[in-house]
Amino acid sequence: MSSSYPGRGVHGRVVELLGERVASGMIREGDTLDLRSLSAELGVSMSVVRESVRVLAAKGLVDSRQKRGTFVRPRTEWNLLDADVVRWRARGGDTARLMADLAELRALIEPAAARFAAQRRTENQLADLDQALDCMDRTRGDPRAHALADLEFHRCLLAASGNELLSRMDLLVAPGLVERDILVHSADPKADPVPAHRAVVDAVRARNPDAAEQAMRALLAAADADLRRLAGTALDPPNRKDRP
Amino acid sequence: MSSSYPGRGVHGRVVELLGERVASGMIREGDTLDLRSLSAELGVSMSVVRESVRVLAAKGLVDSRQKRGTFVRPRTEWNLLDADVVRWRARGGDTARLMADLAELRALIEPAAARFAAQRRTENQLADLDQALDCMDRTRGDPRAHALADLEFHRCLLAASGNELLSRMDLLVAPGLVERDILVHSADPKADPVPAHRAVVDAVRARNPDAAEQAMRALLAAADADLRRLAGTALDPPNRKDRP
DNA sequence: GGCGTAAAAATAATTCAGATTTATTTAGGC
DNA sequence: GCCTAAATAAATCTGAATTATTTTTACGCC
Repeated sequence: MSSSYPGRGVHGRVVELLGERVASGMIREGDTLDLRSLSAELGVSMSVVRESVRVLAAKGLVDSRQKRGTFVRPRTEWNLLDADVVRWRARGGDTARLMADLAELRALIEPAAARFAAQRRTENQLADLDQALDCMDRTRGDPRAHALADLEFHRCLLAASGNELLSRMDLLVAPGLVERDILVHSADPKADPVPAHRAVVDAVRARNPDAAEQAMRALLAAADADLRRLAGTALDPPNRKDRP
Repeated sequence: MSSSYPGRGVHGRVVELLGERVASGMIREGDTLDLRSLSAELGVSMSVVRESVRVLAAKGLVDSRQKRGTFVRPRTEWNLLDADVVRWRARGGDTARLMADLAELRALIEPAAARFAAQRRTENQLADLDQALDCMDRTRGDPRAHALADLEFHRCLLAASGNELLSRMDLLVAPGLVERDILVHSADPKADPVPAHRAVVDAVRARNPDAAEQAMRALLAAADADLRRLAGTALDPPNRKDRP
């Protein structure tokens, strides 16, 4: 959905497939991909395989050197900030660490974005926030639509921060957000996240940076608490020592 | 240097060239790229052009649709968090806004990374930090080597944060850092940034999160002050209202 | 005559097949 | 130990066939 590769086309499917295989560890670091075998296995021509490999190379997942072949690069060189890479990892299994890292980043990014938004928001951006809030209000009862509205709200807030780079972090906040929304909404349909969101908008409207930052922290803390209550301690920060 | 495309090879050069043209605005949003003309203009075959376009598409810069052609996507859909895109933008001209956004992000990311590092660093990571510090100390006098050592220090710190996503933000801190280092060091060779860096390491060693965060803030503030002193108010946050 | 729907044409990317070139590693020769 | 040659796999090129989508055209209906 948020991919750069529309569903149509053979190339897109090959990229997705190879991306998942690499990100999931099914093809390990240093392993070489035999392009010819892949061409045969997937029933596509070399052109398609080559173009797909180029895309993976553009995201730092693989490298192609003459004579040595195409091999998986070490994890430390992957573009982990790429939306596709995040998605492939999420599908590939190691969601625990990924989600923990994403949550930490959100806790870092969003309060700051709220602060900036309170300082720099335009009238249009404020209107967008109001509209997203309305949409969240209206879609209560429809989990899927509500999750989309929630995401749109956070997107608008990041956009209002006036920092393009911060704004593009929406790709990183999205996965954690939708997971939370699905879980929480299915278990506790009466919960209403709108007031907490409205508090953020009110602070942004009043151009009060401290209040905006604080309201966003409260929102994230509440979301995190919901998650812990439902999923036990699954999202507790794991012991991170002794990582190579 | 930090690119995914080794200097060797025709493909890499075409990607660089097209990336710069798009990122610099030389080819504007919505404009279509005529692959056939490009093939003729650059003296390469369609295969190379197609594979290069795929890479740009992977970074969200362009989209290829049958019948309509290959066109530049709106800026809002570019992967601004991609190292190549950052580099192309930097070369393309709009450095003012880019550097301001990068600086804001650094001010957000690095103190948090220092805090996490103080909580979670391993002995090996601490040793890496010490080594980077030594290297900074030894390379005083050689601006280029010193800038590299400085960068390596910040990379080690991000790595010690124990958060892979945070760690990959090194791609974003690098451009601003080298610009600063070049400017400061050429104008004021006697300035010694090592003590400020050592303060961060000491706090990380002592596992004192508050001190680490504070030391990093101080470091960034000092760097920013240097920059302002030398470049006037060039990096003052511009008035960001009334952006569409 | 105006309008909406369905078939047909045009177009550019997409995919394919296979030959040629280039760079790099490994092995062999001086 | 250094230089040369063979082997290898990616890199590049060529040009044709295919596919999907837009635009146009034609037809029938109101």
